[in-house]
Amino acid sequence: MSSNATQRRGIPDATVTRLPEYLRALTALAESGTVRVSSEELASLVGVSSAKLRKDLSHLGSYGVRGVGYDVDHLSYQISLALGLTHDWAVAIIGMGNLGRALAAYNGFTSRGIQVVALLDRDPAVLGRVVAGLAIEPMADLPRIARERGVAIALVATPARSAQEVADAVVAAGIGSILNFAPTSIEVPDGVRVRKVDLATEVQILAFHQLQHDRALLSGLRTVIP
Amino acid sequence: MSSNATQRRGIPDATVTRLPEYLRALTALAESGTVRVSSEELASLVGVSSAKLRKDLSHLGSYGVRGVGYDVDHLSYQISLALGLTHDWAVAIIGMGNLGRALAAYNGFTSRGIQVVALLDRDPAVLGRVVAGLAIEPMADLPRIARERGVAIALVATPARSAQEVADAVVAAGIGSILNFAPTSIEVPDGVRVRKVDLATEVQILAFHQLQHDRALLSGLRTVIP
DNA sequence: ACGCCCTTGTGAACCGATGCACAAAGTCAC
DNA sequence: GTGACTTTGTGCATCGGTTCACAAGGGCGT
Repeated sequence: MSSNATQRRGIPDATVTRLPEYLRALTALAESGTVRVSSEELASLVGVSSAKLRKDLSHLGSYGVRGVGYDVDHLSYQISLALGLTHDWAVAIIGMGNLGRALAAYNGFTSRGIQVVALLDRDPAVLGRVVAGLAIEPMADLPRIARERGVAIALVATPARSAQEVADAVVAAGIGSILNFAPTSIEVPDGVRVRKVDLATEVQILAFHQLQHDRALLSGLRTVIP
Repeated sequence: MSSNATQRRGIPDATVTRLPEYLRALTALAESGTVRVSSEELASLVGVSSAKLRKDLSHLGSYGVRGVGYDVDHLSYQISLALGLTHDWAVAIIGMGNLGRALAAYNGFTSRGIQVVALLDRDPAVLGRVVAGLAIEPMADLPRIARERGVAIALVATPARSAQEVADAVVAAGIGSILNFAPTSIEVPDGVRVRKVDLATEVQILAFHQLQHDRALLSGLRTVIP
């Protein structure tokens, strides 16, 4: 193990959620031919404070040069390394409704470390249909598919009522991480990671803040016109 | 203003993000005919600790009964009230690619306080096409549409390169909140609310945690077999 | 009518994340 | 080779959120 920060046990969660954002911004910079970037520039590009950015990066190691900034390529590589994106992750998408098909066709995945290797659905009527170059396969084949193609992450895009059952099948197939798009929470054993993306929830949170804003305006008026 | 908690200024952000989850669980309970629920039951249903749940609810007021629990309908109503979901919010979806169409067809929205009232795209080739019962309209009409239909929230589902331009148009049309699905961060003036949903980022975060898990297993083996 | 029992609501300690401000460190010009 | 300048990396203070543990409070059985 090296000096002080090469791969310190435990990058804070809040930092981990921001690293992909930094990585994306860096990728865009690299594409535009930029070679070096300061914490100030990169931070404003992703919309965080430069102090936060520097502290985040300090958890991976000391890859900047004082008085100069960061080398775009090198920093990209180090973040990719920390996130484990130097090799591709095989993901399976389960549930081929509107959302599942959109996910299958989403090309933000292919760009960085993520490869969709299987599409599955429970409905026999859609089996064999090809979406984004992959044929839809039956749920019964999940264990074999997971094993043969090294699937580590499953995207669950089923209706709420089947999400738990699908999650159980995913766990039984030995897949260790689930990204749950179904509008329900799922139970998994210890040692299985779950994240949740809920579209309606996001809009509702936004509605709340919009309402607060509207109310603040209104009460502002009231104080002016008593 | 009433006693101590009716509508205290400032429900913590972390609480606001969880309220929609509670609301969904309560709705499911109500549908199954449940009348009363304890903090313990509800908490395990959404996967949080009961203490956190109670503290969250305490920010809205005192709607539980000690020794008994919460009335499902009444609590649902109070959360809806706090979130501003007692009336519907009109949302517009911009960008009718795979994701935009999936969002338009998503029926998790209609259920609770959210109504999709417009679909827009910049591409003249898709204008007029009907998706989920709504015709796709041109971006030029956004100001009129926003005004006439009271759009308060826009869902931006365009490619990254057009997201900023679309966001500017959204702000110019007087829409106060944006849910950004494009894989880029956008700049908006003060007083406009933005939330971001990034699918690739979510998978990358999951990949990181999966990697940590794998590494932990591996080093566990090493300590056993030196 | 009384007291037991159960669950809420919350004060206080704890923990992690954020923001501030500056010393450390390296570059570049001369 | 030296000094001035720039930007990083980080110690410290602060803030918000979570957890713990229990007193307050209401229902229900007797």
